[in-house]
Amino acid sequence: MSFTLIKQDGKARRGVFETAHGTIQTPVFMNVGTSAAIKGAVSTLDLRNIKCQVELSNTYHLHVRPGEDVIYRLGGIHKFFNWDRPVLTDSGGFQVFSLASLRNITEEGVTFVSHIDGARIFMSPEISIQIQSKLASTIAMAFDECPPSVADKSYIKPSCDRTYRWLVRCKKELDRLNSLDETINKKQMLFGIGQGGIYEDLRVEHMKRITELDLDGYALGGLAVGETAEEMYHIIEVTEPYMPTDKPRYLMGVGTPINILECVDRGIDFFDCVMPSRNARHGNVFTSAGLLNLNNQKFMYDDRPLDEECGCEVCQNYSRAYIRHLLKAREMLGMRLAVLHNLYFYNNLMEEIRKAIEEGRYAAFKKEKIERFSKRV
RNA sequence: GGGGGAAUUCCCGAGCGGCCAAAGGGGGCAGACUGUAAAUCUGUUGUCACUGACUUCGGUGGUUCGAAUCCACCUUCCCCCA
Repeated sequence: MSFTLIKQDGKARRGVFETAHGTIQTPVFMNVGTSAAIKGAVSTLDLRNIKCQVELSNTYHLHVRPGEDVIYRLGGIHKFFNWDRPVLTDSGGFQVFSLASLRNITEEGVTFVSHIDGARIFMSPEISIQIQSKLASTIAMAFDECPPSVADKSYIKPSCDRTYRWLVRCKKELDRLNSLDETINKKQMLFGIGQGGIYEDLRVEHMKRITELDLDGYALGGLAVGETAEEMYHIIEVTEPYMPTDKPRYLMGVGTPINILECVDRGIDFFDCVMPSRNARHGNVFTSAGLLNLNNQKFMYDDRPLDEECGCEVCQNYSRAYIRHLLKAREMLGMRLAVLHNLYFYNNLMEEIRKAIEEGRYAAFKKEKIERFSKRV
């Protein structure tokens, strides 16, 4: 298991990451299926068609239901949802942010009030890792706190320090579990998460500290949670020099196609985002000619595909007018078709990005794409 | 044939003398969405010369300083009795 950099173009990196569940070509976009399902009725049977390499699921949500013991007894998440390629599980750290009104943080861990039934749920670094070990994902994420980026430095600093201590605990616990016989996947990898809000010094310091731990990959967390895109880009530029070149770099939760183009150019290898699936469900489609809002009246009689340059199955077979109708009529097929297209768009974009880096023309590629993606159809 | 009830802005539906261009849904239109409490949320939805004016609550006429709201007649629809 290793990361190999096969080409660099500026800061943009073209890599290959070997995992227990196959090879990941980077830069890569991971397709978010929080509860072991991509919202919009997209199954793992669809994933190959949309060029998905890595599926991402969530520790907190799978812990709440069905519970990690169910998935463990059924042979782990790969068997459970029928996908033999890489799966990354997020640790529940993001829920410390997104469920902020329902949780309480201490040094030991975080107590959540379940958003399902109000039950108390305690999650610590050890517990998050134990759950992820039972889920047997390919890559486990460290349990961190994702603070709002607008938070004060006086809040971020101690939060970062605690997230570091949590990371040390995560690593220790995963090493222990990986050595046990009863684990389904003894080669589970761990990615650490750098925090620090929008403060350059905190970001650099935190990244320096976590890279001493020799983890399988390094993530940037706590971005795209309130700050501007420019601030985010700046933080990546400042932090990137301190990220190991021989390990994958994962920018968590980002982002728009333009964000991805910009961040690849700043040395990021892994991305994930709910945007393609969520926006698709809401009728917003990404195309090679820019953003398209299918709800708009102007598409009522439009018999063209969502994206005239797209090679996805949806675009080969269905019109804007039809999918618009399905969404307006609240037929779940509408969401499914729109989500399939958007995810294909993202995964295909990553493929094009890889090719552009390989051919040493990333700068021009990025410029042209951003120009097109900035438009509205 | 006799008795009773109802007609409201695109639809349903509240209002029952001034605070009503008219609640609330739905639908329409537009926007948002970044490690998914999101098939969600926000705005808007009579017209215009738009911090004001004008037209609107089945129709016509009336009462009143003032009517979607009260009265008379007409039209249409619904229910009950023959």
